[in-house]
Amino acid sequence: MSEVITQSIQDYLKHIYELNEHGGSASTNDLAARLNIAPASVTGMLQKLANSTPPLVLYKKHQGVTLTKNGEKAALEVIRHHRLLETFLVTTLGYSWDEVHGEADKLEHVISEDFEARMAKALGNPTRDPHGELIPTADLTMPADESCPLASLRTDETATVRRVSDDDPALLRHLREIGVVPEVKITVKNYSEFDGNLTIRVEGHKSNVVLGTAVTSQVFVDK
Amino acid sequence: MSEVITQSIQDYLKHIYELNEHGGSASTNDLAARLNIAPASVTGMLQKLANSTPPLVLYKKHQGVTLTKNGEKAALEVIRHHRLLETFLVTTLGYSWDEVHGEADKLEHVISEDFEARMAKALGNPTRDPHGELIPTADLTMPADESCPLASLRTDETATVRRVSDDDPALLRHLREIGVVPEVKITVKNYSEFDGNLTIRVEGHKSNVVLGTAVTSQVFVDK
DNA sequence: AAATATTTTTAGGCTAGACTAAATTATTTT
DNA sequence: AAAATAATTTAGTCTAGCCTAAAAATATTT
Repeated sequence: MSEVITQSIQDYLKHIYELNEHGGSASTNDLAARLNIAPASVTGMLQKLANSTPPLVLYKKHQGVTLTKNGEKAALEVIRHHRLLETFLVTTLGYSWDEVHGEADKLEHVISEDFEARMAKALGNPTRDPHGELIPTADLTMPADESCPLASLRTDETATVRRVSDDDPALLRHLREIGVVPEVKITVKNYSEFDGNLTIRVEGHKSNVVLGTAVTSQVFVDK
Repeated sequence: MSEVITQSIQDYLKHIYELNEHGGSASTNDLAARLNIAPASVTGMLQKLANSTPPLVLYKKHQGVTLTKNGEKAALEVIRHHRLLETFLVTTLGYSWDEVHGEADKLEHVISEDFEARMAKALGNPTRDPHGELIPTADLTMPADESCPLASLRTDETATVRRVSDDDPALLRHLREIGVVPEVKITVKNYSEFDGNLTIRVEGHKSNVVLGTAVTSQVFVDK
């Protein structure tokens, strides 16, 4: 009864999951943009996913899409693969954190459950990937994430960097250079009302850096 | 001008290469059997590959198929991926030699050239995979193979095991158990005219083993 | 050499997953 | 609230890669 979850379906589910994390339901257009697929094609796939047995998404015309429990499990499986792979590539093959994303995007659909288990074991069952993003557990639940955007901090607040968005390799290289990486402590020295810029002191670095919201909205911290 | 080499085309080329190694040109039927695809579908694909620019195969109706230089390069690329992956899985993730084949079959189509290069480096540029099969070089040439089937040896001949066929996991487990693995020395104690059985002494093992041609034709040695 | 069997090819079809163009629905502005 | 704009869906196509059934070519047996 249960239909095959193809690579392309896995991609849809993964991106729906990520869009659902932020706002409520994912819009056809946002999904299309992320997947690099025409909106009309996305509509077609969403109809298919909603009508499959069991349904993988909840979809009402013109009202966006969310995952069902089944869809969420499938999404978390892919995300677990992805984040374990990123960790594995960094520790085993010497990739740097800005190079792993594309490779993991391809491998995540292909590795077996055995491969997944062996990686997890070899890495000591890590809970976060190299960007600090939480890795879903083996039983496919996503640990709670307490962190908030660096952009939400104000003058004199201190926090620990937890994770950074891995979308943009150039941003990742920049963050590495200025030392803004997971588990590092930072202090906000100044907040600018006008442009939202934050002046930051990074633990172990002598000079402060000024970061715009394009950066501070992509870095997440625990106070 | 040059068309995309899909996963499925890679599989065709890889199997054509392997069939070409033995007899001359590969037959539609043999290819179909290896690929688990209907013969009619194979014909269609061969026509496509022969008419692509550049052509990847030489194909004349009813006369089987061989690879062009371009086709051979593409095949060797896939085979290099496969064999490096098998080696990598064994040394890095503790797979045993009978478990790696399926996983490598999926990954071989997906890894980047960067991934290939990193594996090769991490493994010290190996020349053979865990089954002793030769790994094509980085510039895509296949090293010469001097080995001959164990089945061709006769009483009192001594040889070194070079490689074993990796098609059958059960056979691999059996060979490992009796110690018939690459680089081990063996001596033929007896040859039976009637059934082709060979009685073998394996270096470091006290008792002899008797092997039928189903086994000895899959093991390759250097005299 | 004819008859039979095997292999291969042709012809026509199907599905997944994409596309474009046009139609519809929702949202925003005036 | 009408008009304009934006987002979404429908309708109709396309391609890759497979399938089956039937026809044709080749190989083998008698």
